[in-house]
Amino acid sequence: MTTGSADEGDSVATDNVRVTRAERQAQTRESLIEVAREMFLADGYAATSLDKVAVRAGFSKGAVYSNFAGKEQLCMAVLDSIHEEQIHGVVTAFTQDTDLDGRIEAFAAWAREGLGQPRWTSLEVEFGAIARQSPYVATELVKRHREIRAAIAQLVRQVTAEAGIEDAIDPDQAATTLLSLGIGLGTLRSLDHSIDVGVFADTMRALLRGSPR
Amino acid sequence: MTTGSADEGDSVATDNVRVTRAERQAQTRESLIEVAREMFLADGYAATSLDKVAVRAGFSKGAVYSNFAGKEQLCMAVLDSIHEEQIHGVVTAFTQDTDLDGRIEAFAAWAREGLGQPRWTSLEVEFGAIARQSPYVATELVKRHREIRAAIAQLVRQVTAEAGIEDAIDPDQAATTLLSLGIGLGTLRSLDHSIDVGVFADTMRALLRGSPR
DNA sequence: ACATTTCAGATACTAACGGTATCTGAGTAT
DNA sequence: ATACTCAGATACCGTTAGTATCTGAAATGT
Repeated sequence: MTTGSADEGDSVATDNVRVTRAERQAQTRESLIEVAREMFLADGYAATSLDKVAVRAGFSKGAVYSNFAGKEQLCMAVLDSIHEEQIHGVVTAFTQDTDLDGRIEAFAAWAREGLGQPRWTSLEVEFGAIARQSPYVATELVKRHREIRAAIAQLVRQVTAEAGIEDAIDPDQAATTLLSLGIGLGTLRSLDHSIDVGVFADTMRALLRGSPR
Repeated sequence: MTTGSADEGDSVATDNVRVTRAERQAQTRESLIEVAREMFLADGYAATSLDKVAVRAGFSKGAVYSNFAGKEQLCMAVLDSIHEEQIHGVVTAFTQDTDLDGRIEAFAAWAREGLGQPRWTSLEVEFGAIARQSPYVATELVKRHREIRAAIAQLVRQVTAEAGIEDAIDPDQAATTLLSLGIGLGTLRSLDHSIDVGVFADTMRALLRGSPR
């Protein structure tokens, strides 16, 4: 705004300790996301207040509203940061080994870890319930879920192709099944620690190879 | 109700408009559950205020707290009323027909209906997120989930036995898989109506018979 | 160099919520 | 008839997300 005259010049070459305003704000934003992530995962969405997040990050609530449109947008940023790690985990699990069994085993190990402490699923799903009230959450969440499903389907396609089992199952259906199963297992597991997560890898095996067990 | 002395006698035979206090309260309680059920399903747990529930049922908030210990207990009563119908639906789906394929088809139809408008799953799962903060919700929900899993496992056992496929799969694992899949599919479906619910019945078929499709 | 503008973050406030304390009056028992 | 009980109403409290306003240091113009 107000870019009236030719001021682009230079004059900004001082890259010492004095960080620019944008950099400071980016730092603040990251701090807030980091703290919010911890608190959302620990206590859930509803039970985490913006005020406490801000104070624990060393700011006031004003900082939150100056960096995010509201609680929903903050949580969406948190979920994005989580998804990034999650996707990285799955991809490395499936690229570490070239053998199908090895890949499934690596995936099973990842699932055991990811679903074993499933605060993440719980948050994801509690937040998802807000979509009924918030068009923003609805559209953004749908967008992300479709991306994730597409990624899983692609992974299934690739794995089955490399393993030579072309006609195993429709990759899109497999993706829906796996994602649903992951969400459901994580949800159950967050309530009842005695739930057996092994069925996840078993189902994946069944889908990829044709027969459960 | 304070059955201290020998009043059982008769004296209460006037079954006219004059209802006892306990009956009126029971009516109030049912009204509240009914209205709360509609509103919880329509808007979700967090977005439904006790005040609005009470007013829409023709009472004030005091009526709620005089019939339930709090919002959590009201929602638990709502969930129980939903579970009752849900279980009835599954059982009839599986007892209507004696043929395995017919049973699975009936179940698939039920699932299509139940998960097609999955506000229920969404509520279930949003409410489940509260368990982290509330020991009451945690224990009560775990209790119910275990009952449901046991019922599903029993159903699987029965169906596989009658169909003569004894060694298909561990019924308990199948129950966990099916319940998880149902929860996950319902959750996804509540956000994204384009999700294909058919994979639910497909997976059930696969689990019961051994091969997906 | 100094004056002016900008805006990240702090502060002060509001409305709505779940929950508690208290009150009231019709129903019950004596 | 009188006293008691208790389902439900009313009034209140603490906390929350969100809004409006303010402030002071960084950015900019001359």
